[in-house]
Amino acid sequence: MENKIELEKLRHSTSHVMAQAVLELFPGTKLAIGPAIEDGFYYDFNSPRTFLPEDLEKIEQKMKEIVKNDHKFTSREMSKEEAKKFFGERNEKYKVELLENIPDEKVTLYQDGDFIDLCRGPHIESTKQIKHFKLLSVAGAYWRGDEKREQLQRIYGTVFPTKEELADYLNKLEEAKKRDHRKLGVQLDLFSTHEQVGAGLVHWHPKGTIIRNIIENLWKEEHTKHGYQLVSTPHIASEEIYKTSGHLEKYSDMIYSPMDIDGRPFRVKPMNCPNHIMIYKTKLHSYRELPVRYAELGTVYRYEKSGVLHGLLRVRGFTIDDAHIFCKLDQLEQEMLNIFDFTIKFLQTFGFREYDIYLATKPEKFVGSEENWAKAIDSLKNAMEKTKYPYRIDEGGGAFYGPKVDIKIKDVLGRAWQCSTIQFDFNLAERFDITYRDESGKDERVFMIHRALLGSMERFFGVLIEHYAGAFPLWLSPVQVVVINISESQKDYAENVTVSLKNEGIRAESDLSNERLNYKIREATVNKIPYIVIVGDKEKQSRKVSARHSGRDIGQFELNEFIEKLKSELKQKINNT
RNA sequence: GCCGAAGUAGUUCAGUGGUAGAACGCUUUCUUGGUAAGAAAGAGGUCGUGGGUUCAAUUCCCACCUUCGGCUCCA
Repeated sequence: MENKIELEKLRHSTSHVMAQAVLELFPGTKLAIGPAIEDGFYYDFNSPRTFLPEDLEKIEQKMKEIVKNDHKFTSREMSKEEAKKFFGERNEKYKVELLENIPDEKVTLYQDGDFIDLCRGPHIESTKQIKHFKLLSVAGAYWRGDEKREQLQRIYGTVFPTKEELADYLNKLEEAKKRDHRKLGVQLDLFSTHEQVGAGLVHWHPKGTIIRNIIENLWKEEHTKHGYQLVSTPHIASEEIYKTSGHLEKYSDMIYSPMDIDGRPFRVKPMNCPNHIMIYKTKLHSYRELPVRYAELGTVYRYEKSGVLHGLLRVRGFTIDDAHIFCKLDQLEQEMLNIFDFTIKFLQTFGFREYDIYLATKPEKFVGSEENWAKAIDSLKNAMEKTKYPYRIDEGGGAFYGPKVDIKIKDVLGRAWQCSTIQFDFNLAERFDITYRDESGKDERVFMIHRALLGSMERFFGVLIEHYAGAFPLWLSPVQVVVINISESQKDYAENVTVSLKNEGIRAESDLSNERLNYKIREATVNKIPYIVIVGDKEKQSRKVSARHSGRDIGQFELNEFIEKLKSELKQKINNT
């Protein structure tokens, strides 16, 4: 813990030194704020200079000088009014605005060398302690995080107590870059987007589609086992339905413009819930039937601002692994528990074993009764307590229509990704007047849950690519085995082996190209194919195969023996589900 | 949407006010090679799109599209 505080002091002090360097290099620059953040620090500036990537090096050089000069960090207290005058004279309008929002009468200023900044501190003793730092990027950022206010220039950087830690961190960034799903998507021929089609609209290539289909098939199977009924609904709907749901009013920015069909406005669907509700409402439901669970891999289209689009993680057309559960209030807790277990089990299939779980409670603006909110939150909490998984409360972070539990999955690099979400909904049940008939023959309001295990196929695929760095486990690999002949005389045998593997349901390909063995092994390796089968004259004569796995020669096998090996590995994976 | 950067061959990139180049990939030929790149030849580009300046624009200017780093947003 002590270390953490020290680290934060170091980061924060480095941000001061950076600001100091920027002021020296680019006079006229105004200071905004410069906090320590996870993994480093930033400082926001309003500068006549538009910072270029090349400037970062200059700033780093200047920082090194300041560090060398061994300036002590000293603090002094002054009254708020004094401080306002001080910064006012220096034309530091952001500092003055900050001061106006500080309730205390006294404030502290920190100084190192000629540089003085409004700052709560604490700081390290001297700039000399800043040894291992690096400036990373320039970006725009709104003053006070408000998009209506002016945009500042933000410089991000990082700093560590030791050279090794800095090197480790920079390596981690490099590693993350190598795993970038956008890069691997091209390299491994998994997906693409096209300027001619439009931003955020994903094309899944054959190899990506193989993976998607494996996930979808498993998803459907598991949902059937877990008491869900699969449904399928249209991609466009009369605007009417989104008026009823309230989405048109609340989220009009997100929903694409109407198209005219027979003089009626239609919309491309932005969510699946209204359609599932339509199916629910086609008949009367007895309390005995509940919970009713409809699941659909439902493709939706939403207008996302151009600047937020990001590979597969933020797109405009995507398939939600959606389900809606219609139940009674007293079933909420059990349903929640079921969904949570199901989600975790499903995520574990893909090797995600660490989670950040958030339970989001009632926001300021909400629909539904206080009473129902309280009961629903109780059910969520009770269920979460029973799961024994640690979770955090996100106070006021719920949707306006209900509380929710979000599960962020952590990949091998420890990065968290929002995928799964379980949301209660007090809004739609009311608006669509969905009911069930209770024991006494009375119609009662249904409680509705939205949930997605993976979030969307697109986002989950993106996370999955980065998680595995494109080296998918055997059961997900688009190509599981590549069969390589050493020279032309084993072409026939290699083809036979490939066909035998294919007949056993193994995704095998042969590489019979006129290249050397080394070349073909390299090719298969960079394409991250799990098993490489090599057949030369020796294998052809003995009717065996040689195999490679994870970059190593794993010896010779009878063909049947090799097939059994693959099958048992696949079986094991699926049993882990 | 906002601030900034960028868009040249299938991919990764170099380059230029006088209509372009490398590497890998692809095709063909030679090579028949035993565990991460054998050799040669060839094909391949409306230099993101539209407009402007100019004798001449891929290069300069403007707009738009797309991508990237962030911000804001994310039912």
